[in-house]
Amino acid sequence: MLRKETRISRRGRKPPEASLNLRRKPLQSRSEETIAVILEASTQILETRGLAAFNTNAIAERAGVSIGSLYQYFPGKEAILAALHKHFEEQLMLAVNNSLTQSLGQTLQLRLRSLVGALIDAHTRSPNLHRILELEEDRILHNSTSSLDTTMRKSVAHMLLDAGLRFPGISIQAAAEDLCVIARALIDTALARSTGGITASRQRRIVNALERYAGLST
Amino acid sequence: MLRKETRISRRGRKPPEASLNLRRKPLQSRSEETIAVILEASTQILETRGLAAFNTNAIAERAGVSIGSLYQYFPGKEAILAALHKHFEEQLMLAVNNSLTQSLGQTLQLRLRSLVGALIDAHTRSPNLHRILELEEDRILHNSTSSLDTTMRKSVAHMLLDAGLRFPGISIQAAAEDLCVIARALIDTALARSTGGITASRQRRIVNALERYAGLST
Amino acid sequence: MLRKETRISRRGRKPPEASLNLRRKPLQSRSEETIAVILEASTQILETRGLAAFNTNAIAERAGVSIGSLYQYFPGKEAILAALHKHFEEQLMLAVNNSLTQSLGQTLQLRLRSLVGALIDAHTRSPNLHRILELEEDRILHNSTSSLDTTMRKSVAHMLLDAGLRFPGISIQAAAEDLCVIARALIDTALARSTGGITASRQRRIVNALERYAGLST
Amino acid sequence: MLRKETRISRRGRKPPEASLNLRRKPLQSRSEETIAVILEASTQILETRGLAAFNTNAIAERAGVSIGSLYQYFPGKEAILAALHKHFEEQLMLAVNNSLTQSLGQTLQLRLRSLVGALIDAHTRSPNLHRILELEEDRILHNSTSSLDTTMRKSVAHMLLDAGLRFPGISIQAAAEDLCVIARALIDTALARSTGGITASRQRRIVNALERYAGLST
DNA sequence: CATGAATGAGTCTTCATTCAT
DNA sequence: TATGAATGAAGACTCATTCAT
Repeated sequence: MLRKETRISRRGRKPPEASLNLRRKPLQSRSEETIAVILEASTQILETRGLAAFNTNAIAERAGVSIGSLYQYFPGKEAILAALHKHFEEQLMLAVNNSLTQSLGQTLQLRLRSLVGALIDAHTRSPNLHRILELEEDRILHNSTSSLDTTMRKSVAHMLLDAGLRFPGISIQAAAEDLCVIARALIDTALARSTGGITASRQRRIVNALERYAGLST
Repeated sequence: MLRKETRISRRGRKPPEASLNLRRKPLQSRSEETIAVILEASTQILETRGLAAFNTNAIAERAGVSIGSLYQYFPGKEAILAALHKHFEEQLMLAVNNSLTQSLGQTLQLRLRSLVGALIDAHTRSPNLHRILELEEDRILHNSTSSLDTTMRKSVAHMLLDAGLRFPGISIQAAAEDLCVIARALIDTALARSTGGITASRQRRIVNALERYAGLST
Repeated sequence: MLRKETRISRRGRKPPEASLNLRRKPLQSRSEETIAVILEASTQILETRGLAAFNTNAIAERAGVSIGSLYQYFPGKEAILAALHKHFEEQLMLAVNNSLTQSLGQTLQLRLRSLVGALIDAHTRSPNLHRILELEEDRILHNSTSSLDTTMRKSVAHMLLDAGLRFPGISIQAAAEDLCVIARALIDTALARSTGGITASRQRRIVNALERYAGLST
Repeated sequence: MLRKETRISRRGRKPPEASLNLRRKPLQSRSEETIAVILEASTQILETRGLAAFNTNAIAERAGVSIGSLYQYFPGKEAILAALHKHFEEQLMLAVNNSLTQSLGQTLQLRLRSLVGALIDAHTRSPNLHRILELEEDRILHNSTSSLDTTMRKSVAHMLLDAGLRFPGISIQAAAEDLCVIARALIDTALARSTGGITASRQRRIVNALERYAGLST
């Protein structure tokens, strides 16, 4: 019989491979579910307990999977963060595109209102997570650039052009960027102020601010 | 025989007893200097390597003091974070107050320009640190509230009142708050975009955004 | 709610029950091939990446079989090591026997030359593997004894006797053993020194050393 | 009071720094003792239980120090292996040099006898450790070259020259190298065969083999 | 039989904190 | 007071092995 100690093993640390991609692509539906619960658990932990509590053991426990399963699919917590980042960028882009597409042909006021509504919806479910992902963005995409910002800015610029707006001394691109930044900041602040969602009046206030920036307020 | 059981004594972690106040008042200038280098080292680490690298051993090493000395003056790393937070709030408040006081009687445009300049100055030195402190704010002041926001909003509201501005459907307080949030977000973005400071044109763009919000743009 | 306690079942490690024999006899050629690829993959890993990288998952992957299949044929990694050990002993014994049989009746010099050639051939393909197997030999055959050494020593002793050699103060058995040890060590060293095989001159040097030991050098 | 979870921490794996040098040089005598017990414990574990049982937890436990202390001084187990390697190379070189110096002027037979005695002494205390270190040598000195071999070969070549020996068709350097390899292998084998040291007759047998190689046997 | 998802004990390593000197 | 060696809980990650499909 073999004694435990005679086992030959080498359990060194992860060699600096450090890819953020999935380690194994799910071949069975079980795998996809596992990945999903891991991401969901990660979201919950980041949202409710912050970066400091975001560790692989806690994630696995909350997800109800073993720590080994987590590492089957993600090379480390950074990769989970990256996956969340990607996921929420996609969500956000989808929401923005939907809003802008559906409001085509309407007045700028209405379009802004719709856009703000879409953004609020997208951020309401996990505002803290979004703040964390934003802070860690540099670390997460340590070279590549966020496609969200670019895309969203372009769409908004298009909307401003459609409305025939001009910003003296500032390019449409810049104005669109500012508009996005302002919207994001006001929504963030509103979410931080009150638990349980943004009231209609607060939402109106945000839209109002954007209208002022766009020169639409009477 | 190797086992030296007597060398191992009970030195567990500090049971969760903690205050964020300094452990001893710096009565001698020696102490003050030690505190200063610790805070400076902390700032550098947070600014250049982020929260992840922010640990007491690293701080002590960078500061050139022993880890024992660090704990002489701070009960833990949270306390250092709190001290940094306090410090930068004070800096910011001072800057804002100075700006607003010195610009008393001038046009709102000029006052805004001055204010933005002051804020940029205050954030330029360590933008990352500020973002981190903001994210961790809830954790740092786990019950108390930030006095900065309140004070600053009041001052800005005062400025708006002085200028005779009215915001239909929104209180002056709310408008002041939005103005502050917008200024902060635009400055943050500008700092994130470019290493090495904000250009004059970018600064004009920020002021312009605030003027638009305030309804001052022609 | 995420916790899926039911997904976690009791799947601890195998309680230390183990045999090093194959689990099922390869009755079909399919099985034989699977075993062969597993052993080949193991050889490659040990040879190129060492004991540290020798783990069942890596072996299965490199072999292109599932981890489940691996355990179908081997009760554990120790068993693979044992199989490799057995395989290479057989190879070596075969080579030695062939050499000695074919050189029957020739001069001792020629026979030594032939023997060294055979040994070099046998070791050249995976020198590192052989070194590892030798180091782990005690662990692999934790009670039984290696038959190779015994057999080879006997054959060599026979060869020495045939040549009419005598070693003052040392038994023929002992001299044969020393000769084997010396050959093995010199070949090992030569292989370690140069990648890509042993040159003819180096081979001559090895034979020369054995001749000196045997008292054949002029 | 701070909740544990709010602690900010980043416990990533060791960045690929991977130096094998000591992390901190001992300033107090306590440190030196700690390093010594760690190395002693490591030696014992490798000697009695092999590479597989060589893990940092076991080392720390056997040494009677905390795992943290181990990592204060060594960046990982590789570094401990490297330290052991260095230590035993130094020991061996010292032994060889002493032997050769003290036997200056004596006959080659006597000098060989003395040298073999010194080598046996050096290897007797931890023969398994030495075999392991040799196997891992490539991994330990992943670029640099072992100074022992070079030095020892030079010294032995010198001894052969002093004795006026010539090896037809082989350089003195090569002969010295072979002599060293042979001595090492025979000693290793002798140690492996019997627990509890090498008998005088076995030692004579080893010396005899070297004499044969050197052409000294009548 | 083959597959590969899942498991979790075992290892490696860090870092907040204490305390002897 | 200052120092820095020591501690060990906590967290990251691997890999031998099992078993449902």
